Amino acid sequence: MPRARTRPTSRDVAREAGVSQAAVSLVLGDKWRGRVSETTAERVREAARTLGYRPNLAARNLRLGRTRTVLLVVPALTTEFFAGVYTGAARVASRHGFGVVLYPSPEGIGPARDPFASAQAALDGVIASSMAAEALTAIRGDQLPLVMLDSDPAAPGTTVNLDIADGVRQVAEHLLGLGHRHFLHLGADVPSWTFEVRARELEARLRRVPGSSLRTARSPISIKGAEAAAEDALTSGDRVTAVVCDDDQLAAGVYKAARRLGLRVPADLSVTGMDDLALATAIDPELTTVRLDAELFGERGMQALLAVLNGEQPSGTDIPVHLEVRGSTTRVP
Amino acid sequence: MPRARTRPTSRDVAREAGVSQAAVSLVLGDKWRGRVSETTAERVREAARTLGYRPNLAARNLRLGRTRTVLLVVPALTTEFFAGVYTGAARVASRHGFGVVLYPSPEGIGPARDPFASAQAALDGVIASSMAAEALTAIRGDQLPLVMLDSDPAAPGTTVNLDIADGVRQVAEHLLGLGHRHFLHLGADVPSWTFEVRARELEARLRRVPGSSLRTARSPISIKGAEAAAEDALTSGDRVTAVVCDDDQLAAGVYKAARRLGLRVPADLSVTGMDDLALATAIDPELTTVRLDAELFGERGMQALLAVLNGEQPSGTDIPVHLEVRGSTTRVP
DNA sequence: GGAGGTTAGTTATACGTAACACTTCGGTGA
DNA sequence: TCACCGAAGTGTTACGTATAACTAACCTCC
Repeated sequence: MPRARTRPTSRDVAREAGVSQAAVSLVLGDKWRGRVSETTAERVREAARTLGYRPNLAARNLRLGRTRTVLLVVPALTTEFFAGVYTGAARVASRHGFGVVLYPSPEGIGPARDPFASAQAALDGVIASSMAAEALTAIRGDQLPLVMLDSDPAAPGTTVNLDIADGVRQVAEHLLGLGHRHFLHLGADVPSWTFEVRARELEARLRRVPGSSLRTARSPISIKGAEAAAEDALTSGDRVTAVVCDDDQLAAGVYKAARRLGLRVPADLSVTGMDDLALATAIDPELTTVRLDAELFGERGMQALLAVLNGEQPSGTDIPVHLEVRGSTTRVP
Repeated sequence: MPRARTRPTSRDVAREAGVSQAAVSLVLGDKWRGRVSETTAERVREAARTLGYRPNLAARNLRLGRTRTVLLVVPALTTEFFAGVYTGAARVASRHGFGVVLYPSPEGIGPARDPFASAQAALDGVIASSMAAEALTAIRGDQLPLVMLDSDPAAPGTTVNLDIADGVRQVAEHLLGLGHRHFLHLGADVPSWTFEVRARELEARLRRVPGSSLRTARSPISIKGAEAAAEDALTSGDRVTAVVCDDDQLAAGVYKAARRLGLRVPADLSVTGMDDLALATAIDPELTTVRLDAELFGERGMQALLAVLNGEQPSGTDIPVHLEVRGSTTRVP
C-alpha cells in the first residue's frame, strides 16, 4: 500500500519562510513570545497557511511522549446512554486540550477484547464503563492510567459511579408507597457490577417489608428479549403487581408482553425502568424511570482520569440520580 | 504534567534477550522467517512477555508514515443508526488490520468543526456521514482520503449511499396502494442531502397522482420536537390521512400528537418512518418503516475507503433498502 | 568602552520503531 | 583450495517534532 501523499512538514514551512525548523515549531506551538519577532512569526504563519501545513501528530506524540488522547470503552449495545457519556467526557477533555476516542466494545456490556488492537491510536489513558472484572485486568495489564465507570469500587483503581443503589431505593419506596407488595425484577442478563447492585439493593429493601415477595427474571438487553422473558415470568408463578426493570428497553418489552396478555399498564401492572432514554417518553403510558445523567457521568469520568494523569488522587462521590414519576406506575388495584 | 511511567521499549527487550533492537523488531513484526533462528525468536518473544512490552504506536506510526487508523465522523444526535454503521465499518477495518476511531460531531447532522482537533489520533483517512457540503470541504482541505456517506453523489470525491430515493418510492407506492391521497411529510429540520432526497422524491412521485395533495412540516430530530410540529400541522390546513416521516423518532412524535388529538393510528391516520430503530417496534402499533441496513452501510463505506487508500477507483452502487410493513399503516377510511 | 542584558534567532538532539545495507560464519561445489 | 552462498544476525539511519543549549547582534549604563 503506497503512501497516499507526502504532506508538507515543518521543515518545508521553514524553507518557505526562510527560517529554521525550530523557529517554525516555536511560532506554531505558540511558544515564541520574546523569542521570535512579530514580523517573522507572521511570515511563518503565512507560509504554513499557503502550504496547507498540518503538524504530523505521530511525530509530535513521539516527541512529547504523550498523545493528549484517551480511549473511552463503552458497551456497543446501549448506544443512547453512552452517547451522553461520550458527550460529557469530550466536553471536559476538549477544555484541557484532550481528545477522546470511542471504542464500542463489540461484546456489549461485559468482557472486551483488546481495545488497543482496534483503536490503534496511541493513548494516554482509558475510561472503561460497565466492564467485567476480567476485561479490566486485561486493560490494567497495559499499565495505562485507567478510570472505571459503573464498576465495583472495591476493585483496585479509580472508579466513578452513579448512585444506582439510591435509584433502586427510590423506585422501591415509590412502589411501596403506592401499596405494591408483590414484585417482579426483570434483570439484565449481563455480568456487570451495575446490574448486580440493582438486584442486591432491591432484595435488601424488600426483605425488610413483611408480607412482600420478589421474583426475578433475566433477559438480554433488547425489547424482543424482554418481551419473551416478561411474558414467561408473568404467566408462571404467583401474581405480581409491579415490575422493576434494570433498563428502559426491558420496560418497553414488558409493555408489549403485558399488552399481549391483556394486562393494562398501569391499571393492572405498574412498570418502572432505568436510564430515562428517549424511549421512555415515546411509549404509552410514559415510563416511570430513574433518570441517569449520562453527560455528567462522562464529565466526572474524564475529570477523574485527568486527575490521575496529573498524579492526583481523585476523590469519588457517587453521582446522584432521581426518579421520574410518569404514567406507568399507580396505586395497587 | 509528568509522564505517567516510562514503558519498556524494544531496546529493553533486546537487552533482556541478548540481541539487537533490530532483531526484536523483526521477530515481533513477524518478518523473521529465514532471518532469525527459531530459538532466538522464542527468546525474544519470551523477553517481551516478561517485560510486558507494548510497541509505541506513535513511534511506529511515525516510522511507517501511516497509522492504519481511520476516522468515522457521525452526527452525534442519531446514535442508534450510526452505532450500526460503526460496527460494520470496524468489522471490515479489523479484517484489514485497521482501527476505526469514532468522532460524534457535536453539531449533529450538519456542519462539523475540525474533527481533527478533537480526535487527535493520526489518521490515514476519513469517512464522514450526513455532513453538509461546507464541512466536507473543510475536511477535504486536510488532503486526507475521504469517503462520504449519505451525501450528494454530484459532489467531488467518493460517496457511498443508501438508496433512500427507492425507499421513499416504496413508501409512496404502499400508501397509494392503500388508497391514501392526502399526505403530510414530516421532514427533519436539518440541512443534509439525505433529507433533501426524501422531500424531492416524495414530491416527484405524488405530482404524478391526480387529485393528491402533499403538505410539508419540519421538525428537529427528537420525539418532543416532532410531537409539537405534528400537532401543529395536523390541526391546521386540510385533512391528511397519512404522515410520511423522515425518521422513526419523528414518527414516534406523530403517535403522541395523534393520541392527544384523539386520532387513532392507523384507523384515522397512517404513519410511516425511516431507519427501523428499536423504537419502531417498541411503540404501539408497531411502525411501518423503511429498514436501512446500517451495518452494511458501514461495511461499504470502509471498503470504499480502503480502495481509495489503495489507489483504486471504488465502484459505487447504492445500497438497497426495503419497506417493513407493520401495524401503523392501513387502508384509507 | 566594555560588562552584562535582551532580542532574535540557529544548531543539535532525542523520542522508539522499521528496514536497508552490511558483516560474520559455517558449509559446499568445482 | 577457494569463491560463493545462505543463515543469522548487527549497525545505522530516517521518520517529523519540540526543546535545551548555544550564538550573534544590538542596546544600555556606569
